[in-house]
Amino acid sequence: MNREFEDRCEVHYIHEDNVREVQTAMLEQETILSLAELFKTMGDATRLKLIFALMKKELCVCDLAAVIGVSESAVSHQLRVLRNQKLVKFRRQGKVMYYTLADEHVRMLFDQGLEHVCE
Amino acid sequence: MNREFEDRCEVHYIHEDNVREVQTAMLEQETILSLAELFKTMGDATRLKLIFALMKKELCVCDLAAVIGVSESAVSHQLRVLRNQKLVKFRRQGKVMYYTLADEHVRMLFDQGLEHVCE
DNA sequence: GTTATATATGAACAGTTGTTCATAAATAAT
DNA sequence: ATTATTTATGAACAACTGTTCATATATAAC
Repeated sequence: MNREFEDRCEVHYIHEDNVREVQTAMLEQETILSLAELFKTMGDATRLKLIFALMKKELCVCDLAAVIGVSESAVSHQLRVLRNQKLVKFRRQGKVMYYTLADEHVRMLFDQGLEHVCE
Repeated sequence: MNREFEDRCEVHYIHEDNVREVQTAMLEQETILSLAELFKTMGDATRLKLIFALMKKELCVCDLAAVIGVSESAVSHQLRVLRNQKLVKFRRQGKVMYYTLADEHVRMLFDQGLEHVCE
């Protein structure tokens, strides 16, 4: 009769109470997806180097490319990703774009991650 | 004569002092890679749901599959990824494997990320 | 206007990732 | 030992990601 239920009944919940409790608390799919995007954005060596560099100083695309040793095009592409996730902000001065960290959350995430890794 | 220098000279450092300063402070490649792996691991909706679930309760593979609505095989694969990054730990009780968060770092990273996303 | 410079973007390609399905391993019960 | 159950693993495949290269845009200097 009810397909959803038929499917459900084949699942064997070992601790049904726990399952329901956690399911109820579970975050919205949308929230989870945003969070995944955030961590995914930080899950790349090039972007982490960019973030680290911007934790130290405001820098232009040119400088960033020199610091981490990749092409300016690659840097520009990755800066866009960081911008989309609001991890960095920028200002234009003439032809030059200066980037900085968007806020202290980014720094805290970075440092917190570093602590986990360095244990 | 010196190829490395030839290449170097084509790079146009706009703020050479800043570049050198940040370059000096830059983390080891190995450290950056470990950090990238950590964030990459957290950069997936399924794994974030697993982490969230384990933030609430100790759960077995079976329960986790039911909570987040994916196959037990998929859960098992992802739990291995989380285990490799030391984000979860587990104990065996008979046939059943019970998973929990490895430590409070994970929770703090998750919450810190959530704060950034929810702004 | 033209030219030069700094940055951004689009397409393409190799490399990586997450799921599914089939199968294996580990334990428990008979 | 055989069978059932829970979890883990390997192979395979589609989907996604990051770089490169070529090109476009934006500003400045002339």
